[in-house]
Amino acid sequence: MNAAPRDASRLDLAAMVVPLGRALMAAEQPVLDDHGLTMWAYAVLSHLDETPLRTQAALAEAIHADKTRIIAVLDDLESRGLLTRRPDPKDRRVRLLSLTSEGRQLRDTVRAAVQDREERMLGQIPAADRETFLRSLRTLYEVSQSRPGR
Amino acid sequence: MNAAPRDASRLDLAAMVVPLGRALMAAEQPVLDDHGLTMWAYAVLSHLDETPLRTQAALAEAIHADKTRIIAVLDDLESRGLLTRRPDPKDRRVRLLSLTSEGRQLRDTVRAAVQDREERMLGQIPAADRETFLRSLRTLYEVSQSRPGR
DNA sequence: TATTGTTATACTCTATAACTATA
DNA sequence: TATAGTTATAGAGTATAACAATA
Repeated sequence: MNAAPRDASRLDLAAMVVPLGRALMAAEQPVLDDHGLTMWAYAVLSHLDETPLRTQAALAEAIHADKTRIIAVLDDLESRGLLTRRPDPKDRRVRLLSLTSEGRQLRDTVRAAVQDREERMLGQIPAADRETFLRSLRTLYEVSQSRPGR
Repeated sequence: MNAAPRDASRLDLAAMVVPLGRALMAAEQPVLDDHGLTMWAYAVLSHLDETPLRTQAALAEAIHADKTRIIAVLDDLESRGLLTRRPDPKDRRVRLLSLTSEGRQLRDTVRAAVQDREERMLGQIPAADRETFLRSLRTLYEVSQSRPGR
């Protein structure tokens, strides 16, 4: 009943992916530290720019965070002039979030540094395999996010 | 000085790998629950069989856990007859760890179930890409573990 | 004195529940 | 009453430090 032959001795995917994720975060940390950003703050900066979101709850969900957890992050980013948070005139319960130009600039700087480090790591796998790897990873990521708990 | 061209809009590796790891763990959880195992307990069972280790500290390091954290895990597995823990006659500070046949059997059962689920997830990427993906993932995993904090 | 395993403690991260202000 | 955002509290998970046994 097993569709595909299994290599009984290979490591579980999770046993490779989870530690790799930890290592990637650790590699990013010095870059984030240099700019006084936490991982969550960087996630906010990254995500806000891609898709302008209208509610904090939607932002929290998008970066897989609890809505209560990003509030201190937003407070900090706002006080540093990296984003603005103003009540929506149409529904004053809602806070409209948008990056300032300083916020966008910082995001670009940090992202470039982060991805430079990643490129160095990706350099460990043959150039011919890189594209396939990234495409597959993206597919698995999207599948895993679209079907939570599968 | 940038070796490879960067796609400025692609997600950071960490932003894909970390959530994917979370999703993989979540997917394993029901399997582990069925057998009364925590993730750490499964990690212990998996790793003990591959390379017989002589000290608990070495086991802890191998599965990226704190040495104090696996003690309760070992207590539980021992009380359930899945592994034995006896003092090394040559150095009675050291506890020799070995799986019982029941432990090995449980490990095999759970690993098969876990990897079945993983195969279903891997089925989402084209068959021609799978081998390359797994090979690349393994390479990155090994590099990331051999150079902690890079 | 150094090391293995253990226990006790403190700390960080995360989730839950309660509160406010708007609707 | 219901919802967005916020605050306060409690819980889980993790790391740090102190301890006993052995070398």
